[in-house]
Amino acid sequence: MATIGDVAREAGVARSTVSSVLTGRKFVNPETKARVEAAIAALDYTVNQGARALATSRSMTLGLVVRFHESEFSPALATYIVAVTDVARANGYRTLLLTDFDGADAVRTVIRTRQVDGLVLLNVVEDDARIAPIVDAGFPAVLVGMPAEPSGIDAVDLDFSAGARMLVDHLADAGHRAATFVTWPEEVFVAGRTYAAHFRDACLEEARSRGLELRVLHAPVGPEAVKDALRHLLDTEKRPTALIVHNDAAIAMLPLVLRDLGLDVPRDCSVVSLHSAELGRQFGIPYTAVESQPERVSELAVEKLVARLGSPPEAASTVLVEPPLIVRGSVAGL
Amino acid sequence: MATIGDVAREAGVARSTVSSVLTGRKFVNPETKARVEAAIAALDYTVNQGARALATSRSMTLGLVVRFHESEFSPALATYIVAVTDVARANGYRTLLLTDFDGADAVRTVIRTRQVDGLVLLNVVEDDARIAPIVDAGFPAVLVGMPAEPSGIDAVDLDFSAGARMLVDHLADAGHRAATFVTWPEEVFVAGRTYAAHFRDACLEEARSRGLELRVLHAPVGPEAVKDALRHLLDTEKRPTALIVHNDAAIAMLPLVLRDLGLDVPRDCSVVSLHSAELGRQFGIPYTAVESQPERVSELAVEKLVARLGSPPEAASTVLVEPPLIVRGSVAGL
DNA sequence: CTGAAAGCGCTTACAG
DNA sequence: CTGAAAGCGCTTACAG
Repeated sequence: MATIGDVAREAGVARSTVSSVLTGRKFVNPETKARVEAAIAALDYTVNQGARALATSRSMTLGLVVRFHESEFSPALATYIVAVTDVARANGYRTLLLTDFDGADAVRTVIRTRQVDGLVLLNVVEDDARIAPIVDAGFPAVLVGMPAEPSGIDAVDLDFSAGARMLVDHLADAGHRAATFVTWPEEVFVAGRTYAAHFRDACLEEARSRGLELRVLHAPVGPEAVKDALRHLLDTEKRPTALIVHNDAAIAMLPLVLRDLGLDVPRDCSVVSLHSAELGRQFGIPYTAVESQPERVSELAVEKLVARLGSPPEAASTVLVEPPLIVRGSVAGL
Repeated sequence: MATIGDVAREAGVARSTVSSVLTGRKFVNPETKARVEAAIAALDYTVNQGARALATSRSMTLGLVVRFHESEFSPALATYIVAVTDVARANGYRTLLLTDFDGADAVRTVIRTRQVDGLVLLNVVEDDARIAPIVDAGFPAVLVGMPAEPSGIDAVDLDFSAGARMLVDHLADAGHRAATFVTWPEEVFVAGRTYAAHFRDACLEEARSRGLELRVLHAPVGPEAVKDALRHLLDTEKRPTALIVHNDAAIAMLPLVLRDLGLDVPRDCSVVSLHSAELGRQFGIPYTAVESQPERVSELAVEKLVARLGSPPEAASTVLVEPPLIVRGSVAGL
């Protein structure tokens, strides 16, 4: 492995001169610069990032803190992980992966050992234990997802409230006066998943203001139970005329249950949903939907963090990404 | 941030003595050691990993190279990523995530900049472009998955051939003489996914030797198409008496198609499959199956790599993890 | 515009 | 058993 000293010798200049062309921070005589670059190419030299990090006290590395709970494992996780890493690299940062084996301690340790310049927290929940050590240390970080209350840390999330309003409005505009809202199991709310609560609250409020009578159904856990619940909901004379679905398992199962029952959308029942494009593709979900934006959310989060790393402290803010409504004709006019 | 010098001063010893207690490589007088440890605690000192890396020329970091193709995005990816990271940490290694934005170049760069001590390649395919730069550099690495031919690099994979044989034997032992083998779309084979080929080849061979007549069905791409293909396969008088399924989409859809058609397992048709436990749980798949072992495979891969990092060069080897057969009574005796 | 020197925070022979 | 010195590979004031 060639070092900066080897390059300097080869080019017949001082190491600091090589460093200057490497960092681009100083003007170097074009001729000298060319010699240095030739030497770099000849020796196949690449900078030792660790040494640079030590000298500059900037690691150019972001820590990605992943929460991983067996029970709520989402296929979307990989999408966020890859997106964050891609955007980080595009901004000149590497990504160190931190699985959240011991909650707050993992965060505290990585901050103290100065391995990363900033932290991206995935899958943030209402009362997230990882937040306190970050605030205590005043460490640069960004949350993907939202805690219950402003934490003093930048956050980026999908605008679940806006998504909920879009769906309610879409139904109301078509003349619907009632619908059933299929949401997550109770335990998801208890676990502090704010996306669930934000969507629900906005949904209920918009429904009230638009005069849409809403019935709430917390889907059970497990694919078979979800199917049975849907079947039970739909296989009756008092079948709802419209469904608002915010629950991945339920929306994945719904086409099959409807087919089972010989029901047609939108003739027998109108359906709207919020889910990821990925899920939609995987299951071929054919309904009008507000699509979550994992790549976009990841991108904004990393860019926000990177911007903060370079500039003077500034008040924290939250960015909400408005999701697009993809109309697929699954709502009947009444 | 306290440094080793601060600790030395606080404890009234030399920096090298502090280093000795830090690394544990040298015997230090218990009393001195206690003083040093008190100082460390008092100053809340933690070692600067980057500086240590520079001094030791060991980064204690593993690079995790993730391939990510939109078209074949698997939810299992996150499982491997998290498992690799967990096991790496248990072995004292951090994990740097490398999304494979530009194939071989990404690998080449990370090797040359010496940011990692070793590489874990996820999702290896038949003729993987990432392998050449590793072999060229003689860099420590381990493959998760198998290339077509021995590459001179350690590899760990599920034993798909053994899994195939188990399933065929399970049917044959129950007296079955014929079955339909539902496998991946042609393009998966074309894309060089060796798991598909290994399973298929072993399946065909074992079927031949056990006198099981096997019909091969390459499932189409896309959930609706898969459902239609299964329906077409099963909704006929010449319906197969048994199914061997190696295709995530197909096995996820199968219970619903069977229910649609009013068919009972195993009365009307026996079913066996190879899929991940994760998928099985998510979709409530109730059939006898050989379950892939992402955590186990990841664990062995990391341990193999770590072992290689510590010891003298040794010939590469491939470890195949034998998957367990979980009997769920979906095979009728004939 | 270029270079010599100091320093980033560690570890590791080597004396003592 | 402990410490002074050199070195890991860079960058950054500071002279010149």
